[in-house]
Amino acid sequence: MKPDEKVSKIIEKLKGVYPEPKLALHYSNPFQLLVAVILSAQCTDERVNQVTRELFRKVKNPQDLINIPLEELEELIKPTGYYRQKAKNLKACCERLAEEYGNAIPKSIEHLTKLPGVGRKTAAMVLGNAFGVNEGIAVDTHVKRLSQRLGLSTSKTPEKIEKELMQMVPQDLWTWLSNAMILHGRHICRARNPRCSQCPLTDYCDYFLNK
DNA sequence: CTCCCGATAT
DNA sequence: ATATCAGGAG
Repeated sequence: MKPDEKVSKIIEKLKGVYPEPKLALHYSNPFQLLVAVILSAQCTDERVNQVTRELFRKVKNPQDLINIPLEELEELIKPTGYYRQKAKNLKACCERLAEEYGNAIPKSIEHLTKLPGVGRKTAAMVLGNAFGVNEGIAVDTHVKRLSQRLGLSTSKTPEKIEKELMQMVPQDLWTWLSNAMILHGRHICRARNPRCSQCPLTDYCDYFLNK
């Protein structure tokens, strides 16, 4: 099967299962989404939600977060791991949002990735889900694993995988694809014990076909 | 490439 | 008990 034919089939199948995939993260505005995604680095979304449930009662905008003492912030986010780094990044990030963006969230990957603690994955995810802007594809561990198992990419770095996916997939589907692949990776194409028997993509999956 | 960290699956 | 999960910065 030709590569673009394969991509079309995969998209078609995923659309059947995940017509409107949304993030598992809880948030009520773009700022909270940014905070939640920063906290989600190397951490499950469920755990982030446990933490933000408390955190977002106190923090609704960058200024709120700046006003929380560093030690208190560290304690609040501790269960998400890397809590010292994340607390420091979050503080610095909010100071920049306050100083340079009038407490708003910038709407481009360019600007977002310059914020402390924000890489391509976080930027693409915030942009796509808070503003509906398809400027990149959030390649997290799930998107990476699915891309490799399906044989959509042979690259190892998220940056290269993102570029390859961006070539293959229509731009208006970038955010949708990322969200769908993340859901599929969590529930079906899991890192350990993937549920191939429940997967609609096995006909197009190198991993399944070669095992 | 290494460091940053807690929680859960095995 | 220990391997595995899960991104960004220096």
